[in-house]
Amino acid sequence: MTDDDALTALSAMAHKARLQVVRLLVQSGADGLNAGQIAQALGTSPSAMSFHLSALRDAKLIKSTRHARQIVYSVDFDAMGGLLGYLLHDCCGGNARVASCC
Amino acid sequence: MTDDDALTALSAMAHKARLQVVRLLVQSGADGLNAGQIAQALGTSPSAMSFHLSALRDAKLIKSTRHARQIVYSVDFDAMGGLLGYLLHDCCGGNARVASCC
DNA sequence: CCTCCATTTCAATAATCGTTGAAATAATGA
DNA sequence: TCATTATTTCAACGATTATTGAAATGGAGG
Repeated sequence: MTDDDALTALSAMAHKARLQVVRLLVQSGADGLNAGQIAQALGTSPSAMSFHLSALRDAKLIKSTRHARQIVYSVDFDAMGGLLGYLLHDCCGGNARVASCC
Repeated sequence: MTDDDALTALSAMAHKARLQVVRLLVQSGADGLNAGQIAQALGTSPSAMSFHLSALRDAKLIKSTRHARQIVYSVDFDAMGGLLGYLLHDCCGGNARVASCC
């Protein structure tokens, strides 16, 4: 993961609605949820949600697959781990006090 | 750590210069560096750096103490660990694949 | 007290991001 | 093909964030 990748991922996470999306998708695991379900669950308009989902997908934190008419989103757990690993190792030098959170 | 705290911290980290500041301060450990040294090391104007340092301090990721005329900044390692802990546990439900980064 | 140095604050501007609602695309089934 | 549903895209606007340079603050020493 490059610095730019990390910055894109951090920016993507740095928004209330998008953080909620991640939580929701983590809960729903590998099955994921489609765009409409996500928008409804979080009380956001489809259009606004599409914008946020694109941000998270551009950051590679979530992935999408079309299932008939709907587009199903799910968390990329490895990418999420990659971000945490970057923060801990590349950014905080693996500092023991930082690592003690895990 | 509340959701708002996490969002503030993520926003603070989501900027190239501020990520560099964190790296620099992690390297300099408990001693820290003063504002001028940080600005010079990263090739930023004192005024711009002050803006970024304030963002990081408001997010409680770094702390500052005045030493005579200079203001010394250092990383709050516990806060940094708190952010990672939040991301892993509150946001990613402690998912094993996410946690495997640490 | 005056000057110097380090840093912050401020106002103005530029750039980026987020929201809205309407229109476009894509897939399904009658 | 046509109507329907799901989602995205687009343009416009408003809001937030970043940068710049000048002015203000706070502390040290002569």
